[in-house]
Amino acid sequence: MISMRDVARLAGVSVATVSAVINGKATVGIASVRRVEEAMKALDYHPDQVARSLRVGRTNVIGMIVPDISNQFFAEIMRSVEETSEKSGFSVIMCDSNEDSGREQRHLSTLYSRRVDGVLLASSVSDAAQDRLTLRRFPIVFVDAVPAGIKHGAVVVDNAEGAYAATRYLIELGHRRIAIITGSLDRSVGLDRLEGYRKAMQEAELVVPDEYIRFGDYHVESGYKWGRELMGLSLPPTAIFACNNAMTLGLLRALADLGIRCPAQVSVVGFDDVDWATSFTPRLTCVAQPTYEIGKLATEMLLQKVRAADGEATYEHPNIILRAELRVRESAAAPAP
Amino acid sequence: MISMRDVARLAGVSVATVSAVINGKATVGIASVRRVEEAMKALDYHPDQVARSLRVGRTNVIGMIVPDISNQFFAEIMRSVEETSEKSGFSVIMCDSNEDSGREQRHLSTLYSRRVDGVLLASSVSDAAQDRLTLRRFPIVFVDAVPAGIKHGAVVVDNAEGAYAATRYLIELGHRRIAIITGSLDRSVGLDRLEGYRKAMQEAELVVPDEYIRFGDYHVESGYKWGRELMGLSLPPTAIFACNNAMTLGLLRALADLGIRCPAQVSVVGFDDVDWATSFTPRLTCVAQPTYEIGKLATEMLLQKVRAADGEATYEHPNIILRAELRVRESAAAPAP
DNA sequence: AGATAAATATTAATCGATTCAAGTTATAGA
DNA sequence: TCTATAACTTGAATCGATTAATATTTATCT
Repeated sequence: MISMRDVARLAGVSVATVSAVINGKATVGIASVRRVEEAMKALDYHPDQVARSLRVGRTNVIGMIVPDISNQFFAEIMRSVEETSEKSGFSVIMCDSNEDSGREQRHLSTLYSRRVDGVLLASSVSDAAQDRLTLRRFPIVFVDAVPAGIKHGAVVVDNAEGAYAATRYLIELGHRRIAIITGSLDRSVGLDRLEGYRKAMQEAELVVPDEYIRFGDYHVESGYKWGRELMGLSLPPTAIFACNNAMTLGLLRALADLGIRCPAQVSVVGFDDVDWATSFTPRLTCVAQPTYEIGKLATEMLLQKVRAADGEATYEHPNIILRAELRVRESAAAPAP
Repeated sequence: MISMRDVARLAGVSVATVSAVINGKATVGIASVRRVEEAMKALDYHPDQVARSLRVGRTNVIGMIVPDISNQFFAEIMRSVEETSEKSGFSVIMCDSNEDSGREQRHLSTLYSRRVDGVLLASSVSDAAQDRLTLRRFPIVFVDAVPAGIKHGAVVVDNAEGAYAATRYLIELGHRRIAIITGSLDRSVGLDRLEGYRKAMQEAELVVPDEYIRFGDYHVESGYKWGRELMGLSLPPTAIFACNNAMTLGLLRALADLGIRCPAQVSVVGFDDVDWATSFTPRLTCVAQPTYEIGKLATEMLLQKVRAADGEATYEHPNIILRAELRVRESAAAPAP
């Protein structure tokens, strides 16, 4: 392994000089700079970031924990996080919590041992994220889901507003019997979406029978199961709002299996836009979250926190709340008369 | 920052003893072990992996470079890689090359500076991956795409066989005019799939007009564009084979836009299975790659290489070639008479 | 020329672990 | 009781960088 020592020897200077050259310190003479640079090239020297990290107490690595890497919503956020980080010279360690608080906890622990400079925590399952101990370890920015009571350091979407817009849209189309397949209600995301739906229904003075509210878990299967059950009711809904991409998929599969046509027989609005949404027949009407922005802003907020942590000034950035946008396509239409 | 020193002081032993306890060395007295463990707990001590890495010359981190994190195929592989790595105590730094050889090169370079123990390289764009210099830096396992001539250290799918099976299936259904939308031909993946198609066509003694072979680039748009063009031919194909998930999506979108029904008017077979495949109408017939296995086996191969690199024994694992499986569903049917 | 300031360069300590050689204490056997 | 051996412990070097303090050379001014 080529080290600074080797470069210094070849260039005929001290390691301190080599270090100064690498870090662009202005105090090095032009001649030395050139000789060091030549030596580095000749030896194909690449500074050891591990050693550097140990010394300066910063790794330039952040961690990101998501509940499911293979869900397109999170994959898109990750992409944007990676891109933004890379621009600032940060690498990112990706962790999949599989929605398991034990795994999440373990990941947080190893990330800490690895001395990452910060963590992006998407859809935190555990309250452990609010654990004072964990919070003291490193800067954390919450993404997608905010633990209750957190007013700073989170980037989220206005889920209530998005769900409200979707439901409102269905109501305006003339629907009265509108069902919802919710996400897990142990986190803000699921709760807020349900709330938005409720608000829209209430405003329109539509009563919601209990059986129109189905408690899903963000997985395809629950969308499928509740989709079948909803359509099997004696008085089935004329429209269904599914609270994430996977459950929408399940719901559509259920409709296909049942031979129920959409939107002719039942309207569907999903949450999350996805690549297949416009290839589907009918093209899917949905509430789109700005994944690119979420990832970018969350990363920028985190890096800002990281820099602040260095300078002792612990500025707490207030939550960023982005708008979710209703994308009207063809899976929702006026109900059959 | 709590360090070993602090633990040692509190436990009333030397740092060497603390280190021995942490690493489970048998030479430590039972009494010391207990006192050290108590001290660690009391101080909430977490060993600094950065320091450890510097000393032992291993980071227990691997890098993974994929062309597009948000493509479900790669996302699923990543999921499996992350899971397998975590089980062995490795973390993974995710990099998106965006199919840009410059970015890939830069990622390889920073991964090297970070002294990762190995790299999983999916769909390498550059030949730089074969660069002797790069190969000497760290163990590399190629995933999905093998650079020409590489006989060791790769985990791939038998793309030719998969494409052959798909084409053969269409032929057996009675199709004669079968078109293909290929992937980029600068890598083995695209080439092999085209080859499999050609072989099946040849065996069936079907001549393939030039305009039935469309050169795509794995993106939705090219699937869409070539889909439209193919169906606009004076003698359009009765079946189309699309060489990855994104292009299949584009193709299906094109068909929907053109009002062409599938499989009644044209049959479609895609490469890669995806979550939406069974929610579509018609459910998509496709060639499925075992993403979970790919990720798992590639990671295991890499970790084996890493361990070997430690012990100087540089055992080269021969390429693993997995089978792609044709999943017959409903998007392909016998051609209209 | 001599003094002072400015520009460069170097030495050595440090970050937090691991590890080897060497030291200390306990145990067993004669 | 004394010695040989086993069982524990520890001091100090080391990994490869950064950096403050210090030293050296060069330039500037009177």
